[in-house]
Amino acid sequence: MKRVTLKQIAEELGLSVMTVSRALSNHSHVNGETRRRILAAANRLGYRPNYIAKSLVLQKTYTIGVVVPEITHSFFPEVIRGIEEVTYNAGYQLILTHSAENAEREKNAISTLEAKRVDGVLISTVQTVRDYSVYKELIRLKLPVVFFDRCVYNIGASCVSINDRESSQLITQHLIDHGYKKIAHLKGSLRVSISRARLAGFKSALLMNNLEIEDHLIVNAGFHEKGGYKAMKQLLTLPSVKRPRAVVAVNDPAAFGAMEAIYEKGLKIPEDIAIVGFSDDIRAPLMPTPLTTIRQPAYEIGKAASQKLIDIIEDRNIKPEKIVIDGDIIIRKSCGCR
Amino acid sequence: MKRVTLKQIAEELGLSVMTVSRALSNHSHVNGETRRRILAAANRLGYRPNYIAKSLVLQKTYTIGVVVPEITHSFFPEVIRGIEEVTYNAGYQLILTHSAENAEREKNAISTLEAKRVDGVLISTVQTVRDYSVYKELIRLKLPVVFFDRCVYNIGASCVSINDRESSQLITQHLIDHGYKKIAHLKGSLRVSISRARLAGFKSALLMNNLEIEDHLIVNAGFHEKGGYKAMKQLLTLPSVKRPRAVVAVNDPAAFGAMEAIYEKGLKIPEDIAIVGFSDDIRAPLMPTPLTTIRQPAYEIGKAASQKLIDIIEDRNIKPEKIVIDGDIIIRKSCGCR
DNA sequence: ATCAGTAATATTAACGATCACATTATTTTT
DNA sequence: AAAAATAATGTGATCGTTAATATTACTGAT
Repeated sequence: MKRVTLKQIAEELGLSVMTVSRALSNHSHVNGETRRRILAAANRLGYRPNYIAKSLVLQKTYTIGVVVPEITHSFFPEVIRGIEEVTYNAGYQLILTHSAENAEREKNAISTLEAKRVDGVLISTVQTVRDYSVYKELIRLKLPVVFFDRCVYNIGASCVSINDRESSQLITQHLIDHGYKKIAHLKGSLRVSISRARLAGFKSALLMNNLEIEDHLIVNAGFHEKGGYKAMKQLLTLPSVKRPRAVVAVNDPAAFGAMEAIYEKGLKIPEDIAIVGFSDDIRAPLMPTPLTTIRQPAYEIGKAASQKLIDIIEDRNIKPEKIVIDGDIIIRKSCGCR
Repeated sequence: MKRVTLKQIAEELGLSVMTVSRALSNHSHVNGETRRRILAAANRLGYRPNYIAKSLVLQKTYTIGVVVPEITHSFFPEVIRGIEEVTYNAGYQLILTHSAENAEREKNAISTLEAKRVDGVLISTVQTVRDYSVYKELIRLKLPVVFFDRCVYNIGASCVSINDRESSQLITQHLIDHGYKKIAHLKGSLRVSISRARLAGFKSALLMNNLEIEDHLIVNAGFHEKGGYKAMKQLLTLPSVKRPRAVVAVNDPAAFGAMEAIYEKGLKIPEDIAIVGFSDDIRAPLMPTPLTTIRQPAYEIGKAASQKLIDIIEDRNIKPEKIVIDGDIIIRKSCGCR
């Protein structure tokens, strides 16, 4: 039960604690023979270093806190894998916390991470953030912070996200290239930056092509199938001349919901209505009409965010920057291709 | 940068460190007015407790180590969500490590967790474990350990897994009830306990129904689509009288691969060959013929494992036990059901 | 033989908190 | 009024490690 300490090894060998410490952490100024004896004793007694004590004196934990709003959705696990890959190689551990999209819980998580004296924090915020004081406090304490995917700008932290605006513009342009003129957008909550960016990209694609932006074709869907279904249902109540011929959904689940509404109405995809999503959900290629979408390179986001964080922690590249990862357009059939 | 400590608050107010400590951790024997002053000062100075120091003196970190072989696959994220739910409510944090199915990396992860003095460890082992000494060492140190999904038995640790044998028997029985007599099994690596259990369940269902176990109908597929595809291809080279009329795959990906091989041969599912999987992959309901499978209640596994671990840590229910969670059979069409 | 220089090891303090016990002040009991 | 109990606060040691500095022992140069 009681763990072996340096002190015990020292007493066993009639040495001082310091010599044992030096020997085990490979410092110089230790006699070769003494070092051998110490290593042997450490091994024999089953010594395990105590990083808690080490952290206390060195003021460094080699631990990074991660705050995600969701774990189940396939995007975040993939990001975490990217984070893990980089941090593992740099010798850091991960404390994973899950806010469950709950601001209160996120706040708790962050203050626990602070109390555990993590060397840095990676955050993807909850959807309903209103109060930035928690994040600002971290910055004030000079605790390195990097946001990913769901960012908070202009508070002095770095942020890694995908190029939502450009990607959204790109995929909308793709529909326009197919000749569609009446295009609807199923938007997410505008409290979340990605929703705003995707909406902006959608609008700018229309503008660039001198197409009219019709407000009644921009409807709220949220991020889930149910919302997409409802939003599409609403669009389908329009008289058929006013109805959109193509739809840009804020993400794939919303698109799936919309597709269901379209089928229910007895319409065909893409013949009657074309649709594109965003996120390349694992189900996207398996839909009756496979969904054209934007793949978010989650693994790369995780890698970039954790790399930036470690750079800050190790004092290499401390100035806040906005890192943008390009999304890939994945062409399938729902847009009208092939 | 320099964080505020109890000592600073104490000096500020002309009190001793101990009084401040007591006031902030809600102990008795502190004057109401004094407590108020201390709280105010702590707040004003931006005091954040240092759990590292606390952990050192209390010999307790309120941290649990989790070792998973994979993060991307939807099963583990779901388990982690279950773990997180329980540990969050019990006031513990999670250090997540990822072995990437690599025994060396798993070993490193475990010894780092040990060094960080986690209060307990949850492990799902790598596929190729040969050396149990790492786990045995944990037990010897009396560090609470609970295995989940991929277990190591008979070394004195608890284990939470799904009832693989019974579930496999159940789903095989389901095929037998459809009247199939020639049933094949695509098995996984027998080094992994779940493969052995599923094979055993398959065999015992046949035995219970006096059906012959034909060795050439039990083929190696591994856990991925490619292996399933190859294995099925091999079965399909049999002359059609010797060919199986139904297939029990070790998991869903293997079943997907097999389904592809069946379609390629121009055969129909379930009319020509029925097939069932195991794991209820997110893609299972979306296949051209939706796949009948066993749902593994990942969230429940996570909850049960972490609950057991916390019980051990808090000395409530320390004796090792084998906890079995029932899998649910999810009936779709690939088995021949309507 | 003396001095400087280096190698090997020891000592002390510190990291930030808590525990057990000691002290002082205040209230209650008899 | 003295003794006992209780409340409020303080002291010193401790958790396991490392940094900085001190001591001791040995080597080689003059």
